[in-house]
Amino acid sequence: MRETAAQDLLDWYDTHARTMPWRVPPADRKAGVAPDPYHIWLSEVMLQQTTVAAVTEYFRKFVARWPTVADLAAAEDADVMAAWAGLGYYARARNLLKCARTVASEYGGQFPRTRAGLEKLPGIGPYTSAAISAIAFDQPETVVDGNVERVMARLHDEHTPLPAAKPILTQQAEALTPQHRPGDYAQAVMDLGATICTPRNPACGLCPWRTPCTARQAGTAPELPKKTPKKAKPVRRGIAYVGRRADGAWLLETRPDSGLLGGMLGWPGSDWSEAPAPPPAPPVDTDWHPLEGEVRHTFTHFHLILAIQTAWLPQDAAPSAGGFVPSAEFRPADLPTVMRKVFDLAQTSLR
DNA sequence: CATGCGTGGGG
DNA sequence: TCCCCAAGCAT
Repeated sequence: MRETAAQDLLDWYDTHARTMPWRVPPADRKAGVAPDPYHIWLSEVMLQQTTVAAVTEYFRKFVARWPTVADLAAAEDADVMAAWAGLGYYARARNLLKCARTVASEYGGQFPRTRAGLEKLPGIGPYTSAAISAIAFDQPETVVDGNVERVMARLHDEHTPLPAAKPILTQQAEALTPQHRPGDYAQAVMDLGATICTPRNPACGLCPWRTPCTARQAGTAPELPKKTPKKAKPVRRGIAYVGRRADGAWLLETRPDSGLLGGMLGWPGSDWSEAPAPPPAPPVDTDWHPLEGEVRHTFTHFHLILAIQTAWLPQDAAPSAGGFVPSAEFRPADLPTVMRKVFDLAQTSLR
């Protein structure tokens, strides 16, 4: 690898950097403008396994409502979970609050600048610690995300499948990281992977690294990185009960903090299982009506088919699960997507 | 080290 | 319709 590879990429970044609400453009950065570490942390957590397009509006909403890490630390749990609803991987939201409260109470509202310091905080792992340290504080740390893995695999024509190849690709990425402008370099590699060195149909002709790229020379770029095959998703089934009290209040429950959709609002119902199971007792003993359709939703590791039962509940109902949310306080947007799908299907029969 | 953990968009 | 994928982390 030529010693100028990093500089070639930085030159490309100077003219091709994507614009994002949390990002300081390279020209401003050169002029001495530093990013807000709170913004970088928040965006990096939101971006874990999540697209820039999906994150952008959530980021704006969070920063408008909680402008500093101290503001976020002071927020109610339920408000943060509701604001995160729809973004997925809800453990991130719970860890986000834990982290904000730790930074506010134990670090005087200042994020640690080092990888090691950052990695002690909840929800911050090897990637995110490197990203915050590099981008927010311009430390020469190496970020290794899915983009970097793909770019390195192609640059070095590495055919070892992921995740076994991860240590090799990490070493290759470290060897390329410059001491000069490490924060912009980190963002540049990821922009390259997102816009040029894409998973399918990479635009090799436009790539600032087209000359040194060995996979391009070998014609193997589009098939890299190799990955070990994934398991098929099983189908699970369950029942959800959508109940509405005579005064219009909805019967909802806050799910346990750990596990699937942990800490989020949802409709009471059965467990979701592959094997047929006897329907559980409904949360209120009354006359429930099955809906015609079903809700289909796919999670990371299974497909779900949900049958829906609805009922109007007496004003004095004492549910065995969940509690009543007044109609005026209920916002479907506060539900995780699968639960919002249930609501969309059920609401027409409860008006 | 393998698994659990969401969602929406694109091919 | 389906599969793949996206700035991973915790256990």
